[in-house]
Amino acid sequence: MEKSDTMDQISEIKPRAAERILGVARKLFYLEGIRAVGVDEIVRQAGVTKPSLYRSFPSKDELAASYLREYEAAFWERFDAAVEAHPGDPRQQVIAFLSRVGERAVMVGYRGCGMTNAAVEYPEPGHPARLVGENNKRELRRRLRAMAAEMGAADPDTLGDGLLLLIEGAYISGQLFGPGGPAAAVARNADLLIEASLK
Amino acid sequence: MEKSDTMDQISEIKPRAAERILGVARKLFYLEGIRAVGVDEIVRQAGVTKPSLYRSFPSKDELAASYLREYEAAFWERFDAAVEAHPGDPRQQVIAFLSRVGERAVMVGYRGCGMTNAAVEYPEPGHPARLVGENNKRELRRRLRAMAAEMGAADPDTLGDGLLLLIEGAYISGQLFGPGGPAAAVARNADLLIEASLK
DNA sequence: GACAGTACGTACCGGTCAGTAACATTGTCA
DNA sequence: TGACAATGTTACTGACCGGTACGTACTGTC
Repeated sequence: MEKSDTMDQISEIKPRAAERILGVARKLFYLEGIRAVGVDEIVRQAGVTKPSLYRSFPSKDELAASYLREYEAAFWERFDAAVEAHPGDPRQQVIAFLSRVGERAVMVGYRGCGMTNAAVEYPEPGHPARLVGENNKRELRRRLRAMAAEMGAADPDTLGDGLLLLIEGAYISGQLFGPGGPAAAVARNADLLIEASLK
Repeated sequence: MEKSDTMDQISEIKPRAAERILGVARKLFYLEGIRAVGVDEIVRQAGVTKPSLYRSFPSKDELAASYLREYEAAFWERFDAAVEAHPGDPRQQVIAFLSRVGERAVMVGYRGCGMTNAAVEYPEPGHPARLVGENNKRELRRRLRAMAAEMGAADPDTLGDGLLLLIEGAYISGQLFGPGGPAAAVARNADLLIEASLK
């Protein structure tokens, strides 16, 4: 990622400082919460200074939004991996995805979905951090409903929404209960729900 | 609630200031989040002064915990009302409770479960605000599993946990999507899940 | 070697955070 | 009237908040 020789790549010429800042922000924002972490702590751990942060990010809120956009990209990678593992079989796609969610959600130190958490922290409509989560959840809902229809559910919208509720419940329960929590049962319950929802 | 004549009631001699403070704290903490609200704003809206707050509550964290204990009491009132409305019929008890959750969760300005939100805001183990939520969820899980067993579920623990996931999902989705969100389908999905889980 | 542009640091801003000390005032009951 | 508890008033602390004006060191180009 050196500063390319012929300047042929338009964007993504992130200087080192910005990358370090975003890396530290990702870790701290996810683990401790966005409001709980000050920019001073971020720049300290990143080994840079505050002006460096504000040269790359217009505000703390936008830094949080950047973190969440990265988070969302990683989310869709995991989701698509489950989809591609079971081509043409939406039921197995959903179960595969939820199995992994359930596994991760009962690991020690699990902190739920970064986007969900951010929306809880910032209820104010239009907040840049909140918007990332809202858009992600809306798209996820759309896809789950589509997959439910593909499965042949009697009421695809209801099933898709039910699956979304289970997923969000796993995110939250995972960080509330820790190991041994109800999130471990998310895939099993999703399977039961799907079974009961087919025509 | 006058200052009783013979001083026969030990506790609950809350002076007016503390009540007003707690009332404002409940509103602001729930709607905007605990970290987002400063003690100055609370005392301002309560029409009292900061020393009055700190005479009744040892810290902001403890004020938040007090708000959550009140919140939890109201929660169990709603839960028990659903239980008492359908004596001996745990399935209808659960559905009744979730129907009300689903209704509330799609109202404008809905902000989810105060205890869940607080746990998201304070991931640090042992935080007084977090403890209230953790205990509440643990007890709720216990009761849901017991009700699932009473229903005659093939795997009561799985069904109880599934119901808990749906509930938490409704809390979160309610504040993420607002009206028209997936939380409206929580009771329907719970009913399907129960149906699929009976022996 | 002069220059330009970039990447970064030093030092600081006003404001707000939770929390407190010291003292004055009010209301209530005996 | 006197005692006491509840509350208000004022002013303050030190730490931290997000954010910025300004100076400097490095790098490549001609």
